[in-house]
Amino acid sequence: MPPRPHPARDLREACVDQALAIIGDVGLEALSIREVARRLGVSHQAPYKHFPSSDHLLAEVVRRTYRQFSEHLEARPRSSHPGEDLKSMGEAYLRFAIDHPLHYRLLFGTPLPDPAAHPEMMAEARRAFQLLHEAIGHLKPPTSETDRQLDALFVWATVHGLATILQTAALDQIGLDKVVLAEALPHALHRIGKALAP
Amino acid sequence: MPPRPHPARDLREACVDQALAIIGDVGLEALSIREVARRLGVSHQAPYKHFPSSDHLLAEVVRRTYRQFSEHLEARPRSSHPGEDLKSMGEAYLRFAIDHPLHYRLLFGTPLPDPAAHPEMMAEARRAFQLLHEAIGHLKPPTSETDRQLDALFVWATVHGLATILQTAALDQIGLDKVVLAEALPHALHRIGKALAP
DNA sequence: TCCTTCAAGTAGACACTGTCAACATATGAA
DNA sequence: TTCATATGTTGACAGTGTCTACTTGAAGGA
Repeated sequence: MPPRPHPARDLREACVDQALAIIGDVGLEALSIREVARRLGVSHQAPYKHFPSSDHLLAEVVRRTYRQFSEHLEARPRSSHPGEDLKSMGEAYLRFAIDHPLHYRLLFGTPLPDPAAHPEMMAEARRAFQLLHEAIGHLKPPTSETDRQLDALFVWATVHGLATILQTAALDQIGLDKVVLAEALPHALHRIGKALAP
Repeated sequence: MPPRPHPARDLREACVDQALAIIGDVGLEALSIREVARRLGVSHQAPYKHFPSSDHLLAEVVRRTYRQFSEHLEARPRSSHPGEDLKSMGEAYLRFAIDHPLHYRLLFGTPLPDPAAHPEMMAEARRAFQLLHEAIGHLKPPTSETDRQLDALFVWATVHGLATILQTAALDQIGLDKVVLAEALPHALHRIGKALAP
């Protein structure tokens, strides 16, 4: 009788897993509560017993994706040299964006559910930014907290902007050399290094 | 008899105008062909005589928005000093993002129609990038075309990333000081200046 | 002048979506 | 045992994009 110790929890988990699978396979556009239910062989209303609305399902999916993202950044090759460590992080950031384009777009390229209504989702986002913040903290000589935040924002913006731009299919049409695309991140990291130098 | 010299053209234009109005008012989520038709007092199929699919309507809206964006950039205060001019452009870029958040998100924050299927849309996007490219060209001492493209990409990524991040409602929750938010662009532009210095 | 042709708009249908309401069932506590 | 609550099912409704079939009106050639 107890193959399902927590059947309810199970369905909730299964919904999130299926949603992630759909997004990874086909993209966010194809995600719908009914499709999730269909794949799980339950009625189209069953997921509503665990998520008040489709936004709540999406928020949970986003939360987990942020967590995966943070874990990916934390698993980067570490370096005791702060400058090298920051580069390593930039590379890990962009690698995630390239290896999981659909998941990355989920985080940064689509309208998210209202953040105020889903604080748990934002807690995970904050954690990712915290990682960058720390790496910057090691890099710079002791300075004001404001300055550190400003530099963290600067670095984040550059890497994130690059990831977004490189992912826009638009890019093929914009007429950039292949060399440029390949060199974009190293070059940007080099520029960042120069910008942050004492 | 001729109050409508080109009635067909009129409906097409009216559709695009209404779509832009809807996006500016309520946001992209509320945009639908049927809603456009409803506002115009025509049948739900009338727009299909001018746009093969809803993606084609969206692509046309995006194209116009790119054009507005380019025109906004071109109308920036010019400076004969290349460094100042680039800063002016960065400010104009961010100002557009702040003043027209919904339109900016349309360009850079939502899944666009397939670019390959809508080349006219991408032509306008290319034009916007071209403006930045030129500004960078004036800034740097004559160097390789590849280097110039790399730097253009670097600057674009930083400003675009900043615009995207600052717009994410997420930001309130991430715990940045207000001072940081206000100073983010000037600081980033300052860092860019340092990064690009000879 | 008449006839044809075609562009523009209308009307109805279909499958899909999110979500509400009503019902069924099972599990666990009193 | 009984009863409440959680979980799941079924059916409905309005909204969406898009297909097909129909009407209408204007232009152009015979």
